[in-house]
Amino acid sequence: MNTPQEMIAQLTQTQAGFSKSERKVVTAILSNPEAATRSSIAQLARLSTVSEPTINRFCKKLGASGFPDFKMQLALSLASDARFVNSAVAAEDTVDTFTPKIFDASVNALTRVRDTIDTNSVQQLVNQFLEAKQVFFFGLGNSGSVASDATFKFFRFNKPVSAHHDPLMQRMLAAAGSLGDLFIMISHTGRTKDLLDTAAIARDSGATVVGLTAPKSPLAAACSHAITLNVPEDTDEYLPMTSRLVQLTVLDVIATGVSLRQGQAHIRHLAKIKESLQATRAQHET
Amino acid sequence: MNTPQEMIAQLTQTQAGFSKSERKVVTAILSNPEAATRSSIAQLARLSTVSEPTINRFCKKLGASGFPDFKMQLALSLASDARFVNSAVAAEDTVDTFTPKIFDASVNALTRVRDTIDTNSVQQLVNQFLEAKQVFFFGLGNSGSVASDATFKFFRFNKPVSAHHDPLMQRMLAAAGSLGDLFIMISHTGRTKDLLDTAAIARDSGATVVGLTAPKSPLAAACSHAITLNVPEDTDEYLPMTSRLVQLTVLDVIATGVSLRQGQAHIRHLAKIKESLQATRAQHET
DNA sequence: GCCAAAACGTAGTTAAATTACAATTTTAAC
DNA sequence: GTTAAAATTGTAATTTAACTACGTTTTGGC
Repeated sequence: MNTPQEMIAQLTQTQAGFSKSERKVVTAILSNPEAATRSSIAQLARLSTVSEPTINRFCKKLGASGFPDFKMQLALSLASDARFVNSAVAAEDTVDTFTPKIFDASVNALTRVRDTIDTNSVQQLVNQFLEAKQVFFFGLGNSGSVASDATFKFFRFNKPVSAHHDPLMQRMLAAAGSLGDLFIMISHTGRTKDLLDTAAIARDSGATVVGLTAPKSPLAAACSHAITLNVPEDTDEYLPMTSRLVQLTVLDVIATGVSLRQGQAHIRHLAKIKESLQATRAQHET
Repeated sequence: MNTPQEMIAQLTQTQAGFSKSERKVVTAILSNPEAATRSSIAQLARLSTVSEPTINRFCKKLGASGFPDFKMQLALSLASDARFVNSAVAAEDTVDTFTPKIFDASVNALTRVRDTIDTNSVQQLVNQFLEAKQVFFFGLGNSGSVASDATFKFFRFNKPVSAHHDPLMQRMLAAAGSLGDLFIMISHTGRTKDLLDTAAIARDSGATVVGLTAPKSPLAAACSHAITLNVPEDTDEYLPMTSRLVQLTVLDVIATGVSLRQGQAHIRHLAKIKESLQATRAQHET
């Protein structure tokens, strides 16, 4: 129930370990997995030119209790992958067709990272945040907005936090850093030169530098430690989309981690902040 | 395939239209829907104290081709709802448990809006953007970062765009507005007084004012037209999370719509912008 | 080329689902 | 309140699907 059975993955990925007729079955299923979930064992047997028991044995081999169970698991795994497939926006798209595609691309990116993120890194950053005397969020371009957003979240923890978009300002702050300072560097590509320089300078000055960036990127290497984000390629080649959503969500996760560690007293603090906004609101609905 | 059959919704929502024994079936299924997907028609009949054909008829009534198909659809609809349920972060949560919860909350918000957003409003905003001489993105607090992010996206369309976080600045710009100016107001609650005032001022000055906000909110009413976002309650009471992700994604949708309308020539323009970033990048992986 | 082990298929069995039809209940008209 | 028509439900038979046991074929090692 909690571990989603990736039946379709077993079919596409595992090339080894299958016998001749089992491969025939795999081919038949993959030719139209959707249809496979609706066909009987006899139909599938005919389509694969194998016998029914072969299908049945195949199902059990893959961890299902039998053919119906296999169909079920296949359907479930297709459902979760379904929208994954053709979410690239095409020139022929209309509002009604490209709108869900964009949303789905975002959803895919989030689920992907959800399933691949290293929670140890997350925990580590939570600890580092709690230990830090002062926290800086650095980002350039799109990631700059993410950095700003982060301050709106993290200022709530009674700790000096700030975001900076100017490379020169970043560089100076990095040089002025010292033990107890935490620099959080946000970059989708992890290859922005300015940020790489800044990261090196900050580390030299004795501060802790954490990257929110791509795996195996120069930035990830330049940091004390990194939370690497396995974001799928942006579907639209020219307009960056999903990466910043993922970054924001990861920052939410960090904030939640910090919040949980602060305990009950802190909740009251948050409540006070929330109340302070009441005065800015119009009272009634129209 | 494209329309997800919400079997479970039919069971929970439709109270009318069911006969006595059909209600018994509903109750039996809802007592443990998970188990229902794995049981045979005989088992379910015994559990519901009705006959097997009653179950079968019930399935067909709900649009399934028979009992197995019904089980399938039920399982699929459960799968999509599964993570929806208990994604509230609790004090006992550890990194490993609350991390997926946060991601799931974001995913839920996005899918919810994907399924409820009014694409006509989207289309309308796309048109308004294309017609506008000048575009302003206004937001306060968290929505301010969203506004900033928007400029990083929309400046690419060769049109003057800017974001503003300062209420006074917003007010002045609104007053200075004229026909051909487009103001996009971003606010989760749609009740921020400053923004409401600004919206009224901008409309008085003849500009078009579009809200990205909650349905039936004062802001939605104050605007020329609004894209209303049906965002689920933030799971964490004190840290705003999902709303801005949704806002960002909607802006992505708008940008995509604009991009598609600009056609081929514009793609080259985008490519040029992308190339301009090359020089800021470190060349090789580490 | 022979033997053992694995892979596969045939045929029979069991179980599940569906259909046809009869019994019951409900509804509404008088 | 009675009755007939319509609907709901159940019983029993039928059909279909899935599984098992066992025999045959294929494969690989010697």
